[in-house]
Amino acid sequence: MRWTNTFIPTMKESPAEAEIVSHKLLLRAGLVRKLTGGLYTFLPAGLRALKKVEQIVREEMDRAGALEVLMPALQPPDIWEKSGRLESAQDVLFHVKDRSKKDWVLGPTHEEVITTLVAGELNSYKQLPVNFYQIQTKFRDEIRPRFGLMRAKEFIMKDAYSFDIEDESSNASYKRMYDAYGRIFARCGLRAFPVEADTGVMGGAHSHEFMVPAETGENEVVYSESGDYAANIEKATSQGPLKITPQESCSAAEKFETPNVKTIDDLTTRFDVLPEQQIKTLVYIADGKFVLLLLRGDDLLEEAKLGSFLKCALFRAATDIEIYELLGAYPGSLGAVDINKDIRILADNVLKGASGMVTGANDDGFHLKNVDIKRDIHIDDWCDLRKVKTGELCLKTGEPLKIQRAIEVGHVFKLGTKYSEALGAKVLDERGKNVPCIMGCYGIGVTRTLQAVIEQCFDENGINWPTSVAPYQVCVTALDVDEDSEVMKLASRIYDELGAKGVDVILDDRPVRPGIKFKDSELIGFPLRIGIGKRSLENGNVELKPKSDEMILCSPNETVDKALEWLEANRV
RNA sequence: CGGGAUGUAGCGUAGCCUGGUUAGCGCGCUGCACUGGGGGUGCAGAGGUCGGGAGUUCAAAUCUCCCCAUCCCGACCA
Repeated sequence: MRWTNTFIPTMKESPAEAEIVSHKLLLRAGLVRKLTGGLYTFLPAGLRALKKVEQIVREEMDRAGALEVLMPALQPPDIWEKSGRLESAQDVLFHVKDRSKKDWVLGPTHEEVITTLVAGELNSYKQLPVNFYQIQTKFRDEIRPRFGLMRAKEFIMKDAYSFDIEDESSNASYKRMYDAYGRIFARCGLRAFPVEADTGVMGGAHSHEFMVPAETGENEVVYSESGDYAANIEKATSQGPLKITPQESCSAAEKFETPNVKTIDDLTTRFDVLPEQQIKTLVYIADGKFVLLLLRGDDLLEEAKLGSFLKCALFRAATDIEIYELLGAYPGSLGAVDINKDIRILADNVLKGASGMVTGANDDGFHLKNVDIKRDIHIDDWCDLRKVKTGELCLKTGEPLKIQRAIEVGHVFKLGTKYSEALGAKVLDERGKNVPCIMGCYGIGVTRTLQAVIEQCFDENGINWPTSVAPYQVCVTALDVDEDSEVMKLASRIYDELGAKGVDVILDDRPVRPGIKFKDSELIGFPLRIGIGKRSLENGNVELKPKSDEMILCSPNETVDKALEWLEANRV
């Protein structure tokens, strides 16, 4: 491609809307343009990079034995009704109406569609295992689209669905995808690593997320230095807090006045009650019923753990007014001692055996001290609700845990039979018995992966594309664009020869000053620039300038070979 | 959904508080000249519903109200 025949609108300054470096570079390098919040147009160079990521994904999925299909984005709501997700996924579902006012949904993912397909087409265990995948546009009504392609209303995802007759082969299908994901991200030049993850609204038993470490990521990953443990913070566990919960025997609980105390911190500073000596009481509504959650004062609730324990996707914190109507007090003075109502009470494991604790008295401006959790509170269930903190010790290895922000680029789930049962994806097994398929599902955010590459690979001048996903691997920068000049003749020849060798190459034939060409090629981030100008040519030299390495000089005739050599040595 | 901030040319912004010429500047864009290996210089241009609507006023980018959009934070406070 000649630069003058394509469209790469680079910018010197970045639009104010872009906050993170990858978003700025996407815009500045002329790869995408925003239509409106969460919706982007891919421009020619951006589309090339996107297609390269897609192609890597496709090759590795094919290699892992998955079969490519393409399913509709527009879907009938009744299959969502059947799976139960019309309700549980309501927050992200886009609805549209047709001319007869019938309701449709735009697919945020395709479990329902693929399971319906399998229900209709597969009847025998002999047809299993099978894994279908597609690369398709998904629609999600995000609360807050942000960071360009990272969290968009519409995005491209690779989704795969495996169907197996029994657990063992289902695990093998899972493993095959897990391994394929490692190869995919490596080929994209990404440092991504798998972590144990919560399954969320997808349901299912077991899952891993593939994470790219980045301070701008929306997830937090808990890991041990040795790498033997890594989990999403939504799921992560530890040996417990570093400060010990008081467990000495104590006298009867006693009410005391705490005017205007609203927070854990107030109690600590004004009444000298350490946070680890307090019981924090939260009120949630899950499936329409109140639940009280007890945590130690210095702990935070991890909502995903609550959802996972209750097996409930729809829950929320109660409002102050709901809480007042329930307990007769506002947040700040809540407690679970002597509750005479039929409310389920969950307590975090850390509170086991706690005594001498302080908690709200359900009377504004009053708290209770000397609370013994076993003696004074009726706990329905003990469970893990707290968010792990940095420095706590790993259950598995005993090492201090660290926390790192990360971008989730892939997620693999063991789904079990949730969808196959709901949508009738059953086959006859060896004994002639009708059994639901055991499913797995496997997603990769393709557009997000593309941006994650940029977020991880850049310098002060622009993007540092890995050769595998760069829009063009090589930019031939001609510093004299007169078609009859020696410089341009040589540039054209090298460009043609590289193209003939299958290299993605662009010829910068713009009649602009050299500085602009150099800056642009570094901003867009072509891995290798071949600079051809009169000045170096007079000395018999052509310049090979890898984006992130020192310049190499060579003679015009060896340029193509040297470039091929460099590309080979820098294959990802 | 709650809170905060911001909307002025394609992009980045000044002006707004304290109402009053023709709304200024940088980048980009067009033309010409010079220049010609790191976003060059000069001259001449084009480009603005000052987010939208309503109001106050002799007069509104500027003050008031409503709406819209964008960005940030939060939705974990007990």
